[in-house]
Amino acid sequence: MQITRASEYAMLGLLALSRRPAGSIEMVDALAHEEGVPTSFLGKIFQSLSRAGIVKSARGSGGGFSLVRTPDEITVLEVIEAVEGPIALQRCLETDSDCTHREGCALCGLFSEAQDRVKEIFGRTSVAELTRRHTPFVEYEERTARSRPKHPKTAAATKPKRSRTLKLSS
Amino acid sequence: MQITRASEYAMLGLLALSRRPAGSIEMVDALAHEEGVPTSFLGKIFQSLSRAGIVKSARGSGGGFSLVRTPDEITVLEVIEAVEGPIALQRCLETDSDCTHREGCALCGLFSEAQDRVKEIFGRTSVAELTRRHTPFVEYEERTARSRPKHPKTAAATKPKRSRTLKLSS
DNA sequence: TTCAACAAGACCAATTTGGTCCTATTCACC
DNA sequence: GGTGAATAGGACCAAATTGGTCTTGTTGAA
Ligand code: FES
Ligand code: FES
Repeated sequence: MQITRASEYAMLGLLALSRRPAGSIEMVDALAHEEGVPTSFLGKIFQSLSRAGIVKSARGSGGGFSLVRTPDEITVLEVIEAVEGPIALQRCLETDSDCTHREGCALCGLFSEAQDRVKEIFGRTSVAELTRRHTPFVEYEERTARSRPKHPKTAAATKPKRSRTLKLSS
Repeated sequence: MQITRASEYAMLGLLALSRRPAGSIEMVDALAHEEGVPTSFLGKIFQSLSRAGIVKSARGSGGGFSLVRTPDEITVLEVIEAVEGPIALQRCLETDSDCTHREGCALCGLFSEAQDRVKEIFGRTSVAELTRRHTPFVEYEERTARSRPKHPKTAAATKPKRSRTLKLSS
């Protein structure tokens, strides 16, 4: 009964991408570090988003991902469903449900009510809306770095901080 | 992102138990067959319900389970939480959340909204209310038995139909 | 033409789910 | 009161899902 980590990362990645100028292409690695998410996992997740027509991928050197639509045209619901498949709060609510006793069962009615509410909430919020309220993970890291006595879990994520366009010596 | 089968079976078992006269004791096997659910799995699930104080167990010959409260005092929410633990639509909403970037994150706000709605729906429906709308699985079986050309999946569940009080020859 | 950057996806370990089956306890009956 | 059948309790297990990593193949730039 949980939204998977993949969906969470997908949203964070899109949030990062939405902060860029519209239509700009960005590589997965930068997005991942910006939100403190494992790079290659985010790469795999973005493949799903690409297949769902939410982002567009460009291969080869200088490649990366870019948004197909504007952030306010992307809903949280479709991001989650792109990653996890159609939302079904219970097996009887799946599209190809094989539940044996649909007729007199009172449970599916209740589950379906809850599911509708969830889908309604996720359906009416856009990526753009969340971008407004969201501060990237990396900023939080910087702000708390000095006051924090080396938190072991977040310490590892701090170092790599590279940008794709500028290339330093050696 | 699904309510587990255990919760579903727990509800079905309680629904069956609610159809009995108040306070009566019934064995798991009867409840299980009545709702078409694997017997020993339901047994394990009812242990959780027992620990949560929703049902009371009696061991030994003539034993079984009985409701502690009346069906209208049992909410669907507490049944689900008794079986699966506290509902958390996402890891950051768990009681001992270790999410690193709570502060500026916009996602948890949205997830928490959805979670509240779900808990509200499950919190305001009682077992009694569902019992009214629910017809047991076994009735559906009997009604459709003749018109159905031996459905392999449900065929096995039809036979055992024993009652605990009456004992036949041999 | 070569090389490095990149997406794509095969692969894998750990956890969770969905059960089964054996064991310990209790009661009913003799 | 002893004995055994009936019952809950809980250890155990297989399969699916999750949460990733690593290799491979493609592409553009130098
Ligand atoms: S039909 Fe499956 S839970 Fe209602
Ligand atoms: S803090 Fe974890 S999703 Fe918001």
